[in-house]
Amino acid sequence: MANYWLVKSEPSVYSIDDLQRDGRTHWDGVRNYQARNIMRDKMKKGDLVLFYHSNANPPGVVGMAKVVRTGYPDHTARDPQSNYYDPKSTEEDPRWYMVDIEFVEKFPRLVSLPEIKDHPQLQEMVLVRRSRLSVQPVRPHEFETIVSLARKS
DNA sequence: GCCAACGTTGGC
DNA sequence: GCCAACGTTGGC
Repeated sequence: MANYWLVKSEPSVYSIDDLQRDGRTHWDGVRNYQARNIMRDKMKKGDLVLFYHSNANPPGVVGMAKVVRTGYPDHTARDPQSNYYDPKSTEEDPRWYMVDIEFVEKFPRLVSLPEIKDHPQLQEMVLVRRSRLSVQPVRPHEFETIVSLARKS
């Protein structure tokens, strides 16, 4: 049974169009323990991921991706040149993890945060309840609701 | 650019 | 282990 997730990215840093162009990417740079635990322990190959644009106008869900590699050490934590460098990360104890995701689709329509907040079926979403987590679980009915909103013209 | 929410750090 | 200070996220 596949799980569902939502990942956030600022489109000025890495957008759904970047993912479409690249086809596949490492989801690096996550420096929050709860998000790390999800990537290290919970995300499985084939899990579907909603791709969310934060700090955007308007913010919202813009597409879908798929997990193609389970958690492994985030090498950017050990690269002093990287913005995501963390001197406390070592080879024995990498501290930070990432997964690889693959582009699935860009939705024909953005499902905006206000729309999500107004939708009766989506009130319990982590996105609504606790806005700051950048990798978060999504319930199956929430996933389906958002995808159907995204395909509705 | 402001600022609320909330996560992390570090002194004690 | 508490908690104040500080840093970051992300909506607006």
